[in-house]
Formats: sequence, structure tokens, C-alpha cells
Amino acid sequence: MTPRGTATRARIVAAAVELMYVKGVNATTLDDVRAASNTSKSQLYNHFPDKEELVRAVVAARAAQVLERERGNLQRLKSFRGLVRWRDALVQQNSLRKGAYGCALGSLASELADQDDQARATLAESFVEWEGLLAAGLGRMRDSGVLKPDADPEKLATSLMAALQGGYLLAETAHDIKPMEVALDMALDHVKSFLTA
Amino acid sequence: MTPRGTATRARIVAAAVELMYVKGVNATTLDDVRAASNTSKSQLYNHFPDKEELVRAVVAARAAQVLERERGNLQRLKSFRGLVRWRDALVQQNSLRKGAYGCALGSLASELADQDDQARATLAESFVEWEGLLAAGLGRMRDSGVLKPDADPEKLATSLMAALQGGYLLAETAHDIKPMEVALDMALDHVKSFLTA
DNA sequence: GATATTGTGGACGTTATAGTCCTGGATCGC
DNA sequence: GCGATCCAGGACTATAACGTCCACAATATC
Repeated sequence: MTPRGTATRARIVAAAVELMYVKGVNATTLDDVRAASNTSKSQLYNHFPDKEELVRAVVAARAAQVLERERGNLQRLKSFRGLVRWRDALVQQNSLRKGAYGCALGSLASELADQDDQARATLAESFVEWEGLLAAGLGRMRDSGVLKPDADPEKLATSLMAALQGGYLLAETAHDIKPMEVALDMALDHVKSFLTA
Repeated sequence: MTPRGTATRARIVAAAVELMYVKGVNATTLDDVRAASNTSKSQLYNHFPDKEELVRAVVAARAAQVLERERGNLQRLKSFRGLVRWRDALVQQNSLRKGAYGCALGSLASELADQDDQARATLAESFVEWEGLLAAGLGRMRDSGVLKPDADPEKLATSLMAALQGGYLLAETAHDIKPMEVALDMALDHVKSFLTA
């Protein structure tokens, strides 16, 4: 596969990622993808044997994208203020759409978890990795004495992720960012209860 | 419409509710519903002009069902132990399926929120009502002195709901009930921080 | 320049599903 | 019993989507 081939493939995946986020996976047709990516049907089937495989590529691409972003936001996390900044960035981003479409990973998870076990597994791993970034930062905070020794980074990370995902869902349903803010604030308060100072 | 007519309609909705929970709304065909409800296509279109209306009936029925259950679980809520029982009941129920299919309302919300605004509105109201049941119980706890006066029942209720929904999603994706437990325990801990004793 | 890869464009077949329509029969209220 | 309602069964149409295939052009690689 030449650079040109990979570029076309990437264009297809990029278009599919966006369409499936906005319209949902099942409501996105291959013809939508073909049109949005400015390719031809032959290329779609040249690069992906069927729609299921395209969906899996979409899941992988979206996961990589979210994790890349979150690595940037979390790799230097070492203070409670950093956690607040993390929260603010997510809220800010989601408020641009009034919560519509929800979390890029969460909505895929909800739609695919009981439909494509391979996609589900990838998404599960991605959530674990995402929580891992949080847990690593919380671990640094604990080791540096910002958090009490009995703070459990993994559990805290899972709690933050659940609050985030639940917040996304409630905000998406209500078309109001408020519940997401409230949920994340609760989770942050919970972390705060482990602060030493 | 005679009692027989309403019974048939109810049978259709009941079958659709179950199928759309397990398979998802879009993956459930009208023929699936027809077969599962032991009716004929004539009746489907006799009672519902199109699939969209059936989906809305499903949403309404499921919301009524969940709220009925939650009224039973929450109407007498007046202590922290009651909240723990509420949590245990939900976890217990969801663990039977290893988290598969997620929350009956949450999965509908995720699939329909950006696809049918009317369904989204119904679901949003249902979440508000569900949170209202929680908030009422928390309000009773505050008024009776179990919770501190500065506890905000509405915000606490939203937080609990977000933790619940996020927990459902993570559990569904991981096929593991643990994240749901962790998320709810965090939310309960947060409520606990407002206890007087 | 030869060859393989990548690409366009579109016709085509197949299937799944939504939705319409009709006939005949069962059931219910009066 | 009689009319109205309810229902089964299925034929039928229309459409949308997936997926195949092919002729031919463009582009890269050697």
C-alpha cells in the first residue's frame, strides 16, 4: 500500500468518524461516507471488506484521537487545579454543541457494546486506558503528598469517568450542559475529600 | 377502542419494549415486533401509523415502567441506609446480565436523543422525574436532620443519576459490574459527606 | 517506458425493511 | 342475531442499503 492508498483510507475513516458521531453508526450509510470522503464505492470496498470492518476502523480511530487529546490534557496532571482545568476543558468543548451527540467514545460504546463484541472490547480497553491516564495523574498527586495515602487512584479514576459519561448522557438528553457540570463537580468534590491540605 | 384492542396494543408495545432494549431501536424490525407480539402486520399499522410512533410509545411505556419501579424504591426513602438499599437493588438487577444492555432509559436516550426530538424530550422529562424522586427523598433526609441544611437535594440527585448512568455505560462496555459499583459508591460517599452524625 | 497500484464512475444484483391493501374470519356489545 | 370492531394472513409495492463487478484512467515505482 502506497502513501496515496493510506491517505485515501484515512480520508474514508475520517469522514466515517465524523458522520457516525453525528448521525449514529447505524444511521450512517456507506453512500454517506463515500460522498463525504470524496471517494468511490470501489475504494470503500478496496480498503474495507464490509461495513462492520469500517466501523471497527472508526472505533479504533476515534479511540486513538480521544486518547491523544487526553494524553495532552492529563500527562502533566499533578494538582487539583489541573483536574479542574481538565474538567473545564471538557465542559467547554461540550457546551459548544449544547451537549448534542454526547461523548465521542461513549456514544459509540452505547450503540455498539451489544452489537459487535470486538468493537466493545476495543472500547472497553480505551476506557481503561483513559482512566489509566487519570489514575496516573492521581497517583502522582498521592505520591507527592497532594492526596492522602489512602486515596485509590484507580477507583477515583473510574468514578471520574462514570461521572463524565453520565454527565454527557444527561446533558445530551436535556440539551443542557448543567447536569454534566454538576456531575463532574461532585466527582471533583470527592477527589477533594482526599486532599491533604 | 375495546378492551381487546387496547390489550393487543399493549402486547405490541411490550414486545417492542423488550426487543428494542436488547437489540437496540434501529436494529429492531417491525417484523420482529410482529412475531414477538403474536400479532399481524395489519394490527401494527392499525395501532401505530409508522415505526416512529411505535418507538415513541415504547419510550413512554419504558419511562412509565422505570418510574413506577423507582417510585416503589424511593417513595419511602428517608435514611442513608435506604439509599444504600436503592443502590444495591440496581446493582443486583444489572449484575444478572453482567451489565449487558445498560440502563433501560439510558440506552434509549443515547440512541434517540439526536434522532427524534420528541422522544428526547420525553426521556429528558423522565430523567427529571426520576431525579425528582431522589431529590424528594434527599429533601426529607435534610428536613429531618439526617442531612446538613446546606445539602442541595437537586444537585445531589443529578449527581447520583449521572453516576448511575455512567456506571451503567462502563459496566455495559466492560461486561463487568464493578465500575457501576465504584461509581455509585462514590456518589453515595458524596451524599455521606453531608450527613450530620 | 513497463508494470503494479490506486483510483473513478457507475451499472447491476440482492436483500431487508417499511408501508399499503385486501379478503375472510373471529369476537364483542347490544 | 347483528353490526361494529378487531384480527390473521399474506400479497404486493417501493425504497434503501449492502455488496459485486467491470471498464478504464491516473499515478507511482522500478
